[in-house]
Amino acid sequence: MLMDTNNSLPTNSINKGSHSLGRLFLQLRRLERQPQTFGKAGSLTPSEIHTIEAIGCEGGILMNELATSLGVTKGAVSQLVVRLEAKQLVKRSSYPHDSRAVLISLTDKGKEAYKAHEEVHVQFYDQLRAQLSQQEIEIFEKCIDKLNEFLRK
Amino acid sequence: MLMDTNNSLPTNSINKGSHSLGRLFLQLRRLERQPQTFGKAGSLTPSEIHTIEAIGCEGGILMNELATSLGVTKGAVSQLVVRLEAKQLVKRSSYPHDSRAVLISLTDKGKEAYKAHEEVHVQFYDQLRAQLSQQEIEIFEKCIDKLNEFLRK
DNA sequence: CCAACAAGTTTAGGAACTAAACTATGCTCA
DNA sequence: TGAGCATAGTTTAGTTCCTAAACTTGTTGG
Repeated sequence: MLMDTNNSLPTNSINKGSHSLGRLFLQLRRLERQPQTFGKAGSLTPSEIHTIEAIGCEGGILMNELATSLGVTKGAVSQLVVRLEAKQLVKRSSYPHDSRAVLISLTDKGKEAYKAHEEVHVQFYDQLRAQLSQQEIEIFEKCIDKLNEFLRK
Repeated sequence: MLMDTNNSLPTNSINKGSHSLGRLFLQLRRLERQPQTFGKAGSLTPSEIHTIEAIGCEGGILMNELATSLGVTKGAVSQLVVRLEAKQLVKRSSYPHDSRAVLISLTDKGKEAYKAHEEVHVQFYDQLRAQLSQQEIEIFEKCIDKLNEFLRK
C-alpha cells in the first residue's frame, strides 16, 4: 500500500549524497568514541581532548564560556575539569572581577596535548588535501562552512 | 620559547579548513546526542534511529550483520533491539538455515519511523543543495566520499 | 540590607557503549 | 558418534559522558 510514498523526483541522485552524508555521520559517531593518546599526556577520552581544544593555549576561560563553547551544561564541564585537573592538564585560578568565577587554563602538559592534537588534525587534513585539487579544496571548505552554519540553527 | 614550533608553511590557510572540519565534528557530536521524534513512533534516541536505519525496510538482517553495520558489539545491538522491540518498532523472527540466528526486521510502525527519518535527511540535504551550484554539489559529494573512505582505514 | 540572580559544584540517573562470561546450537573429524 | 571447537545471541557489570535539579557562595539593584 504505502510502497514508495516518495514522490516523482529522480530520487536516486538526491539520495546518493544524502546517503554519503549519513555514512559520514556514522563514521564520526564511531570515531568520536575511542580514546587516543596525545603526546606525553597519556590516553585522553574524546571529551577530554575536546575540552582541552576549547580551553585553548592562550589565557584562561570561565567555566560558563567553556560550557557554551562545548555545547554542554556547566555541570558536565565541572566534572570534566575535575578529571583534567587530576591529570594535571588543566589548572584553576581565580577570576579577579568576580570571586565566584573560576578561570581555567592549560598547564604546560595540557598545552603539549593541545599541540599534539592540533597536529593530528592538520596532518589528517593535509592527507585529505593531497587527494584533491586546489579548486576542489576551496569548494569543499565552502560547503563545510555552509553545513556548519546550517547545523547551528 | 616554544612559540610557533609550527614550521615554515603559510599555516593560516591550512588551518582554516582543518578548523572548519573540527567545528563540524563538534556540531555533529552535539547533534548526535539529542532524541528526536519520527512519525508516530514517538521520541527516539540517536542510537535507536540509527539502528532502524541500518535494519532497513526490506527483509530482515541478522544481529551480527547489524552489529558490524553499526560498528558496535553484538551485545550493544542486543540491548538496542530489546528496547526497540518493546517500542514495537522491530520484530524478531527465526532464521531458517540456522536456529541460533535471529532475523530482525521492522514492523509497520518501524517502517514509518524509517521513512520519516529518511525524509528528514533528504529534506536537510535538499536545503543544503539549494545553496550550492550543481558543480559544487558534485565536488562536495566527491569530497565526502573521499573523507568516508579515509575514515574507514 | 536583602531578595533575586549568577557562577560553580554535587548528586542521582540515564544513554550508549564495552568486555567478558554464559547459553545454546552447529560443525568437524578421528 | 561424540568430544571439542566455533558461532549466534544474551546477559551482566562497569565506564564514559551527559542532564536536571538541588545546593553553596558570591554579587547586585532596589
